[in-house]
Amino acid sequence: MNQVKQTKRTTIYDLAELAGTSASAVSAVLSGNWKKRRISSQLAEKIMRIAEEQGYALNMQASLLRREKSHIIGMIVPKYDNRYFGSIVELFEDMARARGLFPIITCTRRDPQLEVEAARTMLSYQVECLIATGATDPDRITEMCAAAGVRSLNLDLPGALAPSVISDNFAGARELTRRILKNSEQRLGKMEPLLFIGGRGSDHNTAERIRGFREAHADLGVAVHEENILACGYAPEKAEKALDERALGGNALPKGMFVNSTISLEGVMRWIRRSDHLDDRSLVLGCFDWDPFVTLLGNGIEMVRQDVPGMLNKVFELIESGANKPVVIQVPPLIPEAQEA
Amino acid sequence: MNQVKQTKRTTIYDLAELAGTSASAVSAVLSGNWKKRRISSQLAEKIMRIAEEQGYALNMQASLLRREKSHIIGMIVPKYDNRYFGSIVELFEDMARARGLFPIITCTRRDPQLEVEAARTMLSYQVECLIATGATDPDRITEMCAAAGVRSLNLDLPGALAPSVISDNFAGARELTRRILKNSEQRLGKMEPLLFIGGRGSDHNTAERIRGFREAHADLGVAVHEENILACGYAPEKAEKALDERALGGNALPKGMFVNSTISLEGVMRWIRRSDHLDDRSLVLGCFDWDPFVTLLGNGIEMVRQDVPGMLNKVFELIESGANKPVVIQVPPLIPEAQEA
DNA sequence: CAACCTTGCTCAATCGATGAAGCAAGAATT
DNA sequence: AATTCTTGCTTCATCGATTGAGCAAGGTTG
Repeated sequence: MNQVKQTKRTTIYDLAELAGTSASAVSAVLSGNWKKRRISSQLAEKIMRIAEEQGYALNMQASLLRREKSHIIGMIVPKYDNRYFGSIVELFEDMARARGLFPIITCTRRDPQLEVEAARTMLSYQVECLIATGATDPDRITEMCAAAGVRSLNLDLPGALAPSVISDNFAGARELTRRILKNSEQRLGKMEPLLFIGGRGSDHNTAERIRGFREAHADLGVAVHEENILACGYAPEKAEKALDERALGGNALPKGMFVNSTISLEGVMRWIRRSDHLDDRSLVLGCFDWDPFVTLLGNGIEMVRQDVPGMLNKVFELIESGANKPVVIQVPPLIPEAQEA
Repeated sequence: MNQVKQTKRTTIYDLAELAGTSASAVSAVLSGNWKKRRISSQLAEKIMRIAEEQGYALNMQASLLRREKSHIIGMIVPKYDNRYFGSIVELFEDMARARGLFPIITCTRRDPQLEVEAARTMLSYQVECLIATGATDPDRITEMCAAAGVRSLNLDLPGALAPSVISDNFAGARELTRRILKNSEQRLGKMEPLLFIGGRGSDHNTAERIRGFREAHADLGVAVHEENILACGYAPEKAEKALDERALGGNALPKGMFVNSTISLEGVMRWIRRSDHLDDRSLVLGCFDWDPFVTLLGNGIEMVRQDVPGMLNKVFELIESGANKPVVIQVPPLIPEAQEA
């Protein structure tokens, strides 16, 4: 009926007794350096067989306590609700494992308090390196890590105290804006200033994208008014609300929009649907981030796809080089050809 | 005396020396049970002040080695590339933390080998409980956990050896199919058998959904031919390829499709675009899974949204109740009203 | 045949935190 | 005055794996 409750887990001492040898020999065999420890292959095989039979699993806590390196690498990430962060996390895990590291990831929901707690917890787990992805206060995290003698890196959003790998937001936004303006000219016959919507005015990426947005307008000789910049936050509801408010403002909404993330695009699309513009071919959109279904939305929405493999390659290069200086490495994003539906 | 050596991390022994007391007192104070250990509040305050000054961080490995409970809860998850798994992971982390547990999540890419390795690693980290989400071989994982005396649960896909929390795939698929057939009747004037595409014929969810798919056809008196069931796998390319092959088969493709995941829907939509059916209003689609942009795709695609909070509530109920019997708990999915574009 | 390797192992200290047991000094009770 | 109780600490074993040091047995060399 009832399962026999296994009170204690198998340890190397149990295996040693079963094999009629010492814990030391078992450890040497199971950690793979039995040749260096001059254990005979007979004994090694016997130990490995018994370990297998007993379903032995290493106690990492004990192992890590003794060793000097934990081989644990931590990452904090704001959300899992879009393709950008999803692919960062998936590829990060993969690349970490390929390098013999154990990745620990935690989601901090863009909450500064949670970020700090998560960082503290990761330090307790003896991470060797902590990647702060899209952190609201990356420098705080770098300071905490530094105090514990742990390396840290920033990804997606830069910090002033540790190396940062980010997209080239300025160039990406400039090109995206240029494309939206061109599309707008093609569809409406003339170029009109676009609306910038989404993101936080206080974050570096949004600021740089706004700079690129302005620059592209200037390049093409189009003036942008200040009220066309709505850095209203990332959540879909915020974009929706910002558009509502802007629409109430009196003067007509621009026909073209630069949307600062797929998450904000969700809100924008909801607003568009509500206001019966969904099939309005004169609406010209672009989005700084990529999602497979957006391609299929049929409005010929331009997208910028951030180069996640490129960014993570840089991250691991930095880790392996041991660099600690607060450089900012900008990785050019990819801008696929938008396909007209 | 003061911190100059950044090579070693501060331990309770360092703090003890600085405070002129014992490591034991430091441990008692910092672990919060100094009242039970009868430490004076004067000494407690002093120790806490010094710990703060030194930026002390607990060594979790040492702490966990000594304690009997790790408070670590593990989850393996197949992918991060869709909203369903994304929200599972995000909410799981949240609920785990709310219960004082430390969540560790790892992505196994639907790879049985990786699943086993991930499970072994999690056991090494002394997880108290392991949630196998959408595992290809859940029973293998349950066996590994049982051998280590660790609890395990299945989520999304059921196993025979541990409690499982899954969607009511049969009922969800039946209702989804019914809706697609009704839409099909409305748009085409008649009901024709649908195409089922995506998923693995070998997995329980796909099998149950196919059963619901057939049942709904039977309910409405529509016959489905075997060749209308294409359980071609989850990847977008597989769905795309399966449609290509099916289209080459000679007889015309059905106008209505039941797509078994958003990931498969990506492939289906790509195929539709390629074959110039994108604006074909006679195409009637439904998808077992939810994505915000799919709502906006404009084909009036019906969706089933799996009840992630409901499922995770059940998961934590099971954990807290200590149940170990291999029951299967089916959580009804939500079927929002599809909005016609 | 003594000195010296080599092989194949074991012993014991160690990592840092924890907590049961114990101890010294003062307070309270008999 | 002798005993017991209380307070506020310290001591030490422990968790499981790792690893430098060491040891015994057999082989090789001078």
